[in-house]
Amino acid sequence: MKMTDIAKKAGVSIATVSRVINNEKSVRKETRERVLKIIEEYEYTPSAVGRNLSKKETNIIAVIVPDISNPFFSEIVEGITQEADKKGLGIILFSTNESLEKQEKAVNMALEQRVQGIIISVTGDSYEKGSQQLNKLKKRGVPTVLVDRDIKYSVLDGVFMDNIGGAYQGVASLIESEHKDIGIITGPLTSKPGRDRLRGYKSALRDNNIEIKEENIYEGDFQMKSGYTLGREILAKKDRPSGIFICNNQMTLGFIKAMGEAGYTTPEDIAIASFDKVEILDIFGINITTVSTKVRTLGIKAAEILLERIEKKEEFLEGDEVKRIILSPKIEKKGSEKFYRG
Amino acid sequence: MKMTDIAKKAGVSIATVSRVINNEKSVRKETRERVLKIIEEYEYTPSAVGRNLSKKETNIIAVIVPDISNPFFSEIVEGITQEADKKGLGIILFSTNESLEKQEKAVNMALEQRVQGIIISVTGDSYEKGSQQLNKLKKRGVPTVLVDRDIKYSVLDGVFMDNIGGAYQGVASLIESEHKDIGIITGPLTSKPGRDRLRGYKSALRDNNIEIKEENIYEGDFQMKSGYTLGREILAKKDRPSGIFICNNQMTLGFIKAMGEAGYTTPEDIAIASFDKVEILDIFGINITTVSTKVRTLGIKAAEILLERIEKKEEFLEGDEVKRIILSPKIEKKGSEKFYRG
DNA sequence: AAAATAAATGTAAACGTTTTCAGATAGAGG
DNA sequence: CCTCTATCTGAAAACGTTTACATTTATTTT
Repeated sequence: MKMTDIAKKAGVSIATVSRVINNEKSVRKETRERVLKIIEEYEYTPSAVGRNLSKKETNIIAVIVPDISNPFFSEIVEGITQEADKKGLGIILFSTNESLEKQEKAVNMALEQRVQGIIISVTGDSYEKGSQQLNKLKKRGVPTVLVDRDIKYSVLDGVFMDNIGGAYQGVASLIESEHKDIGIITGPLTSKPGRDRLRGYKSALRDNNIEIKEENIYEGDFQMKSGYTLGREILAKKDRPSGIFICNNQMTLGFIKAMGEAGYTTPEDIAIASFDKVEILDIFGINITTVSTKVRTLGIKAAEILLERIEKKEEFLEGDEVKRIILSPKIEKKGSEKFYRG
Repeated sequence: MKMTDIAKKAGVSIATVSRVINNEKSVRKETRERVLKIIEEYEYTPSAVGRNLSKKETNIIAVIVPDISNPFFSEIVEGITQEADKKGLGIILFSTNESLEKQEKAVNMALEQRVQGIIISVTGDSYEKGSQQLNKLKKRGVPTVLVDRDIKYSVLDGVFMDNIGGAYQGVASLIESEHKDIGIITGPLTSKPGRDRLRGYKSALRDNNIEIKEENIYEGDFQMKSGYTLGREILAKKDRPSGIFICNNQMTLGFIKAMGEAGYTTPEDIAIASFDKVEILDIFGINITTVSTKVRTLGIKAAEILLERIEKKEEFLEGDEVKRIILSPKIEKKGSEKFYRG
């Protein structure tokens, strides 16, 4: 059932049917009703693909994330859908499984689909390797917004967390509690957030004239297990630091497990501050001081930027301004940063 | 840049360009290379919307879930993307926020987009109210697969968990451990899984000649808080049941919190079996006996069914067979079901 | 070297809409 | 009753592909 059929049955031209469907005022009440009745009767649904071709716009945006089953990203995606919904935009989703190859395919598919714009949280490898393809999108005139993960020499809009600042705040809270010997469990130092959080740690120490000791830096991988393993290692040392900053929630959980097994508690045996919320621990009355951003906001802001770019397409095409939003994590002190020993 | 332009530059007809793009053998090596060079040079990307219109197929499927930020659904979606990827199908995603209205819009949008098929986990209200629209999809010739949540009088394919059987197994494990007085914290009884899990509980008791006592049935809402609140209530009673079956992971966490606060442990003070895994508790050495399915499998199976339907479209249109897969949850005994008191 | 066959390419219609422009109809004013 | 607007409607081109069919070119066959 297509427009021509409806037109025939209603005894009008397809132009009129089109007008009825698009709610144009310029159609007489009676004809409109006649047409609507036929549409109803035959349960006709207009074809977006015909429309897209004709109007040269799809009202679809692409969302590309490394792993949709990771709550961090699904939360971002939810934020994006909320905003997209308001404007009646559809979302075509790609989950790249952290594979650069899949990501490149996804971008191509998005381009083929002639999406109005792209929101992408790039795979780990993309910082260098993926940046070229992505930066090209700007030249191509496809509005693109990066989320959470950046690329090298980016000319693209983006929404990020202030990893440096967040870590800084977390470490600073330990320092304020009189800690002088503070360790860190980092993320993988091959990743930007991993490096940046370490930078924040170092700055905080430096700004407070505390010596940065290499042996206080433990490289983890953002997985729970590494938090556990490193936790055991650290806790076993007699000269362990009095406080530790752990760079994400999963590793903090691992650390807590190691602590529990060793019969230690925080902050009595070791003070902790962590990146990301770890609310689940609340179940056991363990309250960890954390620095975190509302993840959904990342998605919402990214969508806002993208939608504005889409609306003001001309400006986007001509302008060379880059919009970058850095969300500042907020610290929530829960007492785990306090100094107890000494 | 469109095909005509490429054709002109390469000095061939658009038919030839099309053939090159679609890798048809019937084109001379030299012309192919010439065309490819131009494509390369101008970074031409063919338009899927043109192609879709011409071929009358979009290679896109719609995935509709109540809340993509819920890990349960994002895990399902990941399963679907994995399978869709294999066949080169794209996914257009809708997150309906449990709103029937949004869901209906989503279905309509999907139809307008002329998706090849739909995978949907319906909103809570859909069991009755949404079933009509959804069942119509079959008549419309749009392959549709339900996931996890069913609708009334469904004529659609679907993949579900055996909620009754799962609950039965969980309760049975308590019975095997000699419990005679077993409580249950249910989900909302307005939802099918909520009701079904309660049914499983009742069957298990009945089959073992244990009286079903109304006061042992506590209605929760699948949220952590209700597990906590009901937990406090239950634990405060002196004549509380010796074992309890809790109908999902969130409520179990809440229950554990209540337990912890009251200074109780499991299974010493009360035995527990739970629907869904609650691995996180492992951090504290708490191991809960659970019944669960691999959630991703729900998505994978749903995608498999859908893809087969799409491949064998004629059979689908003519046949009246309905494919329904019921995944049996497996029990993992961890000791929390043991009988200690008495 | 011509005829027959195979391979490569081109022409044009079709897919389902939107939209410009022109034409028709209706109501208003004289 | 005629003319003039204002309102409604229709014809046809355009959007970017695919594909059946026709045509051209290359390769065999004799």
